[in-house]
Amino acid sequence: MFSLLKTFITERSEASEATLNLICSHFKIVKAKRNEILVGFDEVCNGYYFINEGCLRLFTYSDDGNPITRYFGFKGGFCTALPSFIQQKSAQEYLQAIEKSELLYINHKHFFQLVDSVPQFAMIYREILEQGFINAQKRIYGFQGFDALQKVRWAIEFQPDFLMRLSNKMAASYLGISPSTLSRIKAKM
Amino acid sequence: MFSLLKTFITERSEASEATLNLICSHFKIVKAKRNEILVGFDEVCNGYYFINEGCLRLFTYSDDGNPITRYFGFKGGFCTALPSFIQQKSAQEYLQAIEKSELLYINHKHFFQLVDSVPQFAMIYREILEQGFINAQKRIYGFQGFDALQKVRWAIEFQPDFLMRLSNKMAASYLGISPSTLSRIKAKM
DNA sequence: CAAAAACGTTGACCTGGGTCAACATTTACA
DNA sequence: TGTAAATGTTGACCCAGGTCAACGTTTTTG
Repeated sequence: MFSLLKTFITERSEASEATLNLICSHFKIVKAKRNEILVGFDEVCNGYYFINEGCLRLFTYSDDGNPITRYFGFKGGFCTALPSFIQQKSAQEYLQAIEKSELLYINHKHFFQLVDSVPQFAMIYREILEQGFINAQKRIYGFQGFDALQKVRWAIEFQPDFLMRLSNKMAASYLGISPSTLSRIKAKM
Repeated sequence: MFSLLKTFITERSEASEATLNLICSHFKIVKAKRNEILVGFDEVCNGYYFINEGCLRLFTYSDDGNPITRYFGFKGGFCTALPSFIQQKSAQEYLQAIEKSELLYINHKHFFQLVDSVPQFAMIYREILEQGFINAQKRIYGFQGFDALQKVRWAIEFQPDFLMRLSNKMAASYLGISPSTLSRIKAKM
């Protein structure tokens, strides 16, 4: 039940088995159906999810009604509506399971108790933030500077799974191009 | 010399005067000329800058040679090529003073010594990362979903200074539109 | 397992905003 | 403070990629 989570932690910090168990004791299993919304647009996100199985995404809609995806979370990683979770304000985005998923959930209070009391967990949180920031900056540079073809090449190079694993529609909403354009580009490769 | 920095810290944590002085003792004054490059594209960024006076920007060039700005740092804030600073890899971007500036500089080693030994400073770093992450996510959503006019409106609403304070060219490279388009939009407002 | 709904593919068409160029204006620093 | 360099403005033109629609294919679920 906690083996993937323990792997995640030990890859990023030096935690004893006792510390691992202390951390894991605050998580509980949550099952989600395909397409289930875990956090709605006007809700406050109250927990952090670790993905044992399945796939989550964070998305919203632009003014003209097109979905915009900012993140996909895959098996073995953490995923939440982090701005809402940090600020405890309404999310202004959706957290959704896009497949039948098995998740480990920790609520806001326990999460920050762990951050404040377990140095290894503070380090995990720091690394999540650092990596999240670094990825976001890359995306900002990439998406201003790339045309549609370059975006697809970038996806193939740095996110090998996700063009294979996800629908064209999902991938397009992440890349900031239309599904038609993605389809046309794939046909030419 | 350290008054702005002390304000920044006390607004974000509970630090005694002694702690403030300990933190400040690791910073030294650096002067930068207008347009001076502080970190080059292939350099590793070795320090963090606090802006006492002036203005910094982080930018790179797209394949077709257009500048792309990902961040402006103004008086009273921190600014560095953070991905490079964290990973100690080449920056793949430029950190530049766009005005004659007075900066406070702390090197990588001292910075992380403070993070590891002064809880108030660890909290400052955590808040910088959290806020950086939140801003980046907003930008990702905004820049996928907005047309040129919406981007300008967004800038006026959330970054009131920066359309006034900076050249059109700079602002346009941040908004991901051409200077011509920005000029045309401003003319119609 | 069949009907319906969702998704993918492709052609025709259109437009937001980019590029280029010429000129006006502002800014920088010798 | 004068002049060269940088920036801003505006018109003309163009094209990457969006939209829409029609149709084929795959997926979902009663």
